[in-house]
Amino acid sequence: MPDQLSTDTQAQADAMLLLDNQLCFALYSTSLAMTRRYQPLLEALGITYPQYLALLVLWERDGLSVSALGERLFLNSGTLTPLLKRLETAGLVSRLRAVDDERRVHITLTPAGHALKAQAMNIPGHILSASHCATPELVSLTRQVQALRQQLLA
Amino acid sequence: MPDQLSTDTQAQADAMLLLDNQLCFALYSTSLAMTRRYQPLLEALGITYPQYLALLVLWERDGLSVSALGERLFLNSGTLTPLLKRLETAGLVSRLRAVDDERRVHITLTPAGHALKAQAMNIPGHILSASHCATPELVSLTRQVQALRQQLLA
DNA sequence: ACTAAATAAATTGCGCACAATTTAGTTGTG
DNA sequence: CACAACTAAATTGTGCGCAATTTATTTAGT
Repeated sequence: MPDQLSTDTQAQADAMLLLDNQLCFALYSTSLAMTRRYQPLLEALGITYPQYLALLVLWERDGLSVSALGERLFLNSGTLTPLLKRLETAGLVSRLRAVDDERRVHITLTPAGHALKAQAMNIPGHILSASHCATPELVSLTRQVQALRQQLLA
Repeated sequence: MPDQLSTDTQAQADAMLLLDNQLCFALYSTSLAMTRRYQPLLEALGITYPQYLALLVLWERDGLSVSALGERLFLNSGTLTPLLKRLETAGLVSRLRAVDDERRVHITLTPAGHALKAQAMNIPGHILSASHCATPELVSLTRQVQALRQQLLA
């Protein structure tokens, strides 16, 4: 019954194109919704969401090169160079060429950059409550999404 | 033992700021990784990822207004207007003011826009195989992420 | 030492996202 | 009818994200 078979395959392919069946759109729209939730909290600190991510990395480990920062954030210099210049203009980081290898630029937190961590401490709590979700479920979801990321980047 | 307590609270707050514990970053980086996977497939069709999302909606239901499209995609006119103008320039949609309410602009697929659906049919399969993940798990993950989105938008 | 290959950032150009504002059109109230 | 309140798109300005290219520096091979 090749007619029935081809109708089924067609219906299946059609179902896969439905917006609300697509994981990619769920991720895309939820990530944007998340950024919108962060925006007013971060505006109080004078930074944007991608700038916040860069600071999270630097608060863990200071003095990284642009490319090392890019490996942590999965972003390239085309995104990071202007972002880091804006953080520099804001007085939160300094950008210095390495003396041993002048191709490298190391990003170091200024005292103001370090101090901002204290103000950022209460942000995760705000987002946690906005998610209306228990911590174990959030941890599980985080791990699942991270695993998918590894597959997509492979 | 207030000293010990404050140390614990501090350690917990510190742990929440670790990049790899943050669901927001998992979503952000995975969404970008997903878009990068789509990019070469969509380039063959001459469209970008957000344009693809708009077309997914129109392939389901043609002739929507800009705001109706925005409600489906969770995007506003500042994003959609220029995107739709580019799809119009590409010959995939037409933008027409409604006769009964001239504030509204309705987006209609051209024959080329309709025809592109056939070419897009095999894209979900490519992404599915790149995710190295079984369909039931992807469906479950999609539902979890969609539920989170609803909480964040509430 | 010389130079080709490799590496690290920066730059360029384009397309999103979105807040805030503007323009145009519609509706409700007296 | 007047006209204020409302609504829908479009516009403006800023900041990503990234492919592709450029500039500067280092390393490796001869």
